[in-house]
Amino acid sequence: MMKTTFGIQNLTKNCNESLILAILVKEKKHGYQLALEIEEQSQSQFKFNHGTLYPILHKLEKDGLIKGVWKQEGPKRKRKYYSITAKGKKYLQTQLENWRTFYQHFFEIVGEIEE
Amino acid sequence: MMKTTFGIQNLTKNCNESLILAILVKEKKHGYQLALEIEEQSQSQFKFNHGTLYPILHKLEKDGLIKGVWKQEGPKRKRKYYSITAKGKKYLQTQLENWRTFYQHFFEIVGEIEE
DNA sequence: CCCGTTATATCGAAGCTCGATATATAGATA
DNA sequence: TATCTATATATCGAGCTTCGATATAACGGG
Repeated sequence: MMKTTFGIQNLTKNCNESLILAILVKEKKHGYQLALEIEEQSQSQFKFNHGTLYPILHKLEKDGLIKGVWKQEGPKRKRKYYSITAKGKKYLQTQLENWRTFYQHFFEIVGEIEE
Repeated sequence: MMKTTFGIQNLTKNCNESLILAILVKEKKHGYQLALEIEEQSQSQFKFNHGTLYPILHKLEKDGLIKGVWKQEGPKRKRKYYSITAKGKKYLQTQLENWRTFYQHFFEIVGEIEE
C-alpha cells in the first residue's frame, strides 16, 4: 500500500495477522483449527490457503507474538498448539487502532461516492 | 490475503485502486495531482510512492477503467489527465460493496476483542 | 484395507510495492 | 543568468508476500 503514518503498510498481511491473533486471544489453537475457525466465523467469506497460513504462523512465532507447543495427541499424532503472548496481545491492540484509523481515512475519501 | 467469496483478494492493491477511482469520479486529474489529492484528503495519512502510482494508473488504463489524455499545458509541458470510464465507475461501486462486506466480516472476528 | 479428512510443511512462480534512478519543465531567487 | 526546488512522468530491480502444487503422514469410518 501507499505509505501511512500508522502501522499498516501491507493491508493483506496485517489483516491475516490480526485475524489469527484475534482468534488466539480467545483460545489456543493449532494451525488447521485456526483456518477452520476463521472460515466458520466469517461464514466462509475468508479462507486461508495453508500455503499462506503456516508461513505466517512461523513468522509470528519467530517474532514472539505467538508461542507454539507440540502436543502428543494420539499415540503418534502430533499437533502444534499456538497461544498468544503478551507482546502479541499488545501488537493486536495496536493493529486494531491502526485499522480504525485506516477505515476512517479510507472512507472519508471513498465512502461519499455512492449516489 | 486469504481467498474470499467476494472480489477483494489483494487488499492493498484494491485499496489503491479504489482511492484513485474515487478521486477521479469527482474530477479528472493527472497522476501527480492524484497523489497530492489523496495525501491532502487523508490529512497526510496516505502517501503514494510514485513508483507505485504510475504502474497502477497504466494498469487501470489498460483495463479500461480510466482513460488518459495527454494535454499540452505550457509551450513544452505535457500532462496526462485521467478520467474514469463507465466501466471504472461500475467497478468502483462493486469494490465499495466488497469493502463493506470485508469490514463486516473482519470486525465480526476481530472487533469484539478489546476489553 | 482403503479412502477421505485431518494436519503440518515447503517450494517455485507470479504479483505487487518500494526505493532508487532518470529525465525534463516551470518558477523562484540570488 | 545561473541555480535550486518543485512539478511531472516513467522505469527498473530488489524484496516480500501470496498462491497453488506437492509432499508426507496419521486418523477414522466403511
